[in-house]
Amino acid sequence: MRSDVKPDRRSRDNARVTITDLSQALSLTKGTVSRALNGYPDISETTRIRVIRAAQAMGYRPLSQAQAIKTGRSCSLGLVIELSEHDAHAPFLAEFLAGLTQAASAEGWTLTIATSESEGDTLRIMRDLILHRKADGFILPRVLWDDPRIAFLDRENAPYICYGRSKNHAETSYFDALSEASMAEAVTWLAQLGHERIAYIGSASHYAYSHLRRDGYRAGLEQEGLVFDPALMIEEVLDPEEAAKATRQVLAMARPPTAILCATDTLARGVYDVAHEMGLKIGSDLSVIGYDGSPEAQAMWPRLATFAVDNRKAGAALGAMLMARVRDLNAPLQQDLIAAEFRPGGSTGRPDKTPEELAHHVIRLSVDRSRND
Amino acid sequence: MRSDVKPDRRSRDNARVTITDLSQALSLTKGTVSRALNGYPDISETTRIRVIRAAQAMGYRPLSQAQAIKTGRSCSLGLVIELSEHDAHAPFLAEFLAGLTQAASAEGWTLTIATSESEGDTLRIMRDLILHRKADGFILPRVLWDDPRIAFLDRENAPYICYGRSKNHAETSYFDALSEASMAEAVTWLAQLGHERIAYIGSASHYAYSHLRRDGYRAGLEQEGLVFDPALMIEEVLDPEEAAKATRQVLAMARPPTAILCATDTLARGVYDVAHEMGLKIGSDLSVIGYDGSPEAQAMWPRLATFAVDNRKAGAALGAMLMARVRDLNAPLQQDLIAAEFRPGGSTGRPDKTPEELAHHVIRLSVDRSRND
DNA sequence: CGCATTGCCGAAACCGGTTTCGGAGTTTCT
DNA sequence: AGAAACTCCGAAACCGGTTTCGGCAATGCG
Repeated sequence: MRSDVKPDRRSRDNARVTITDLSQALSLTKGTVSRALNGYPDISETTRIRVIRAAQAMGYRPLSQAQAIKTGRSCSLGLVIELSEHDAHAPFLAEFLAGLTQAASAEGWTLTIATSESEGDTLRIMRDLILHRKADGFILPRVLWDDPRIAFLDRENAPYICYGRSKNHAETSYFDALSEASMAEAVTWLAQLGHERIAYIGSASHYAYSHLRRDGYRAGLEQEGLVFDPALMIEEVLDPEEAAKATRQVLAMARPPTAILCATDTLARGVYDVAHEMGLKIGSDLSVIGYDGSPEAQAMWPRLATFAVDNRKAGAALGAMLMARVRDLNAPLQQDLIAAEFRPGGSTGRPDKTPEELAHHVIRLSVDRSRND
Repeated sequence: MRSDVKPDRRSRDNARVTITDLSQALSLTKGTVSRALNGYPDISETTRIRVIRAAQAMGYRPLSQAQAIKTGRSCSLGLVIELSEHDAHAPFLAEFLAGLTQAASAEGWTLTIATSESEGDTLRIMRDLILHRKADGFILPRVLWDDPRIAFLDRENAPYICYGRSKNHAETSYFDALSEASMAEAVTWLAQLGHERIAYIGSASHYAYSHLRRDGYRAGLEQEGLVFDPALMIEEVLDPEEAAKATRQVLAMARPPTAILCATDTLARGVYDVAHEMGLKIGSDLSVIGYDGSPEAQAMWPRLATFAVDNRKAGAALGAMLMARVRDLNAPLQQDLIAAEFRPGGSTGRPDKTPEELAHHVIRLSVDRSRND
């Protein structure tokens, strides 16, 4: 009876093939096998091929943890999500993660995720992740115009890739959507429908994209030969409530805008709220365009016209860029841009009133409502 | 000139304190230090305290990668997201991750995330993550009624916690929202407003929660003394489009429902679409209630009444449960339930028509519209 | 008081890899 | 032909931990 050879152990331990298994099968030392696989020059080409063949045949893949303690690299990408603005992350997070993990796992890497409560927290966490080799580098989502993470990681000499273009984007590796072009495109779309007064509701200026989108709006106006009215541009708008306030403000003008362009879909919600509250019909009385292509846009009625960013592709690109950067921190910077796709919706249409008529309409509706109270 | 002692290295290497540093400072061997910290019984209490004190003072924290190669544990939680249904994940993902990572990092653990394209893919990936010690156990989101992941992980003898109650939930550790209670609560809410015919649009029955919510709907009817009409219950509805179809179907009845209860907010979108298309006013002609508390619900007009699940809390609980389970796979099962919070919205109100009147109204509206064409 | 326990720690092997060093065998050059 | 230079691989140290084993000193017991 020799059947009691720990059959329980076998099922799990036998599964992984280690470098020692491989070296024994090849009658080489594990040092040689390691060098062969890692491209050291002091291994003959014939041996190298023999080793690689056997490694594939036996299904050998080094344990990244074991590698990490000597090399310092754990083959994992870091992503720290700042919760204070999680709302801003929610819509695109799933697709984004999909892209990232797809790129990572294609090369046997993994994604390590952490969340933080504040800016300082984020830096602490990133340092900790690097120190404990839970991450070799970082993807920086929602890049700020003047982002402390960039300065920090530069100082720490850690690899990173920005999702977005910061103030100094020329000196960083980044991936970004051409949102300025989208904003200009939106203006063109509205102008061709016949809109002449187009308002812009922009988000907090510490976000890098705010600058770009605002500039895109202005570029679009110029391109279409429309005059820029500073009163129609409201920035530093953080959430739907503030967007609603901004909407009321521009609709109270003597010559209100017949269309409102929003830096994000979330802000557009505020515009819708005011329209519903006032009784304005979106798509005829007032046209609206957002940006992000979020699920929210799908839930609004009429459908919000918006620009859909392929966040999965963005994640995949960022992951690949970061891995390259981890492998060689001195490689030339990588910078890539992608265009967002316009997704029309019922929220835009020909203006059925001039600005002056719209102003009267707004007043009449407000009188009606106060009479009902 | 002794200044060339690699000052660059120091800045990074000095940062981590290893067990060797600690043992030298204490004049002990690293073996002793390790046993002291890991609670071996052959260490005197005085030494143990001395070691723990010094470890804290020097800020020592073991490198989990180094531990992993010997112990097989990497102190990381695994989460595999199935992309084929990423839509279902998107809304609550950010909050959920927040809770998970918060629980994890509180104990120095991390979260490893992967995505998969299919069911078989998921199993492969989980095996791989365990084999390569990227994850010590798994959180299973969106548990299915008969979930292959459970059978698989049982077979692999790997720790896991379910988010949701499967068919055999009595034999698993789980965390879940009491969505059946919420559905009953929704029926009560509607019944007290005066609704007597309440339809139910349910999701795919392979999801564990579908069964619970449907049962909750029926329990609610019974509790309120309302008759159950099978024609008012439509299940296996996957997306807003199908929900729209279901809505048209029930509204075409001779005695249509004056309220529709949806298993998810996303399905409620389909109801809204049909209402808008037909010209029905939500909140008076037709009341709607959803479930999930997603951002979509906030974007609808009037606001969708829904049940908000605290996904952050869920994530935190699941993380803690999984860590406990990894530490001791033989510990008793942990099972916990949480109540979702009802979030009223303008989508419900007293029915201003009887079912018969509503049927006539629907017909009249449809005639009007066809006349306009 | 002597002997068997017990408590407590050091020494060393080990985990699965990487990297340095040195030397045996071949080739090249004079 | 002999020295120098290469090629290529084995041996062994190393990374930062964990775990087994063995032994010394202090204790318990008769």
